[in-house]
Amino acid sequence: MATKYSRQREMILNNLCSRTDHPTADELYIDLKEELPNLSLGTLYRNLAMLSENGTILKFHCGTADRFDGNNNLHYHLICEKCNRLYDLEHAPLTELDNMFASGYKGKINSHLLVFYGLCEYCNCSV
Amino acid sequence: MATKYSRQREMILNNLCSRTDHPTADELYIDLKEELPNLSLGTLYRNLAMLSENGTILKFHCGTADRFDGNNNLHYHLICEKCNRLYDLEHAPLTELDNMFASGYKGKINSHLLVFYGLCEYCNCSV
DNA sequence: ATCAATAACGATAATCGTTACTGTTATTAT
DNA sequence: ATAATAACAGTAACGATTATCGTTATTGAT
Repeated sequence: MATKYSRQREMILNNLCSRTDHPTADELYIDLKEELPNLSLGTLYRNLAMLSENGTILKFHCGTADRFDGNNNLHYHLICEKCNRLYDLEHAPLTELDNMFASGYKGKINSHLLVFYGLCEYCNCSV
Repeated sequence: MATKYSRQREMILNNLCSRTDHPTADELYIDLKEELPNLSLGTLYRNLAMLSENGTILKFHCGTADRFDGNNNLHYHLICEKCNRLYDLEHAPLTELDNMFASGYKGKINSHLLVFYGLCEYCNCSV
């Protein structure tokens, strides 16, 4: 069960953390193929699952595919309803939301996901 | 392009609106088969897409499948990290969120999705 | 009421993102 | 070095959803 180091996992994480475009697995794969020509798509998915499960990265479902974010600090996103891309929003985290909703609730609240829908600045200008 | 009435669509909507368990397409299908033995899964998906696109119902992606909600009034949900079910939370809608995030943003914000993660009241008690 | 136009249907095949399997390779502790 | 096994590459399988296609049902006009 002990996790072993792998060069592939390190390079996947490095690549994801060096970009801010929240790529899909496939978009990451195309880019990583240049540095790791033998990389298998299964390896990529396996590592993205591992990294998001242990909280190192974030995973979002947009449109048909999942998108990944190497920045796991609490922040919010906008999904553009036109181009389906995922963008960061500049806003302080609303840490109080979890407590607000937890009061009076019999279950347990660990975290929240806040996603806005609309048009990104590029699509908004080209309507 | 004009929408025509269909008995199937009416019964799909009635069934969904009469329950509060946010079923997947497949769960709806199993139930609807009793009243509409000839219902095709394609018809169900086609109508769920039409109804969610025109805002009559809501669609959420949880786990591997989409879940649907016949109550389209703004309200929030909890996804249980143990049983993967989707529950309604009792809390007034935060209509101010869209405006809060829209100020200073160059794109356009139409709506938001706020989902909490944690344990539902049943799983929380049986830990 | 009949008829033409076409939205919607049922049945089924195809799509595609993701996961599982299998034999091989690389990491790690002894 | 060596043994144990996590992780790999390659590929097959899976499953939710979508597309296709010939047929049926709704609708508006005659």
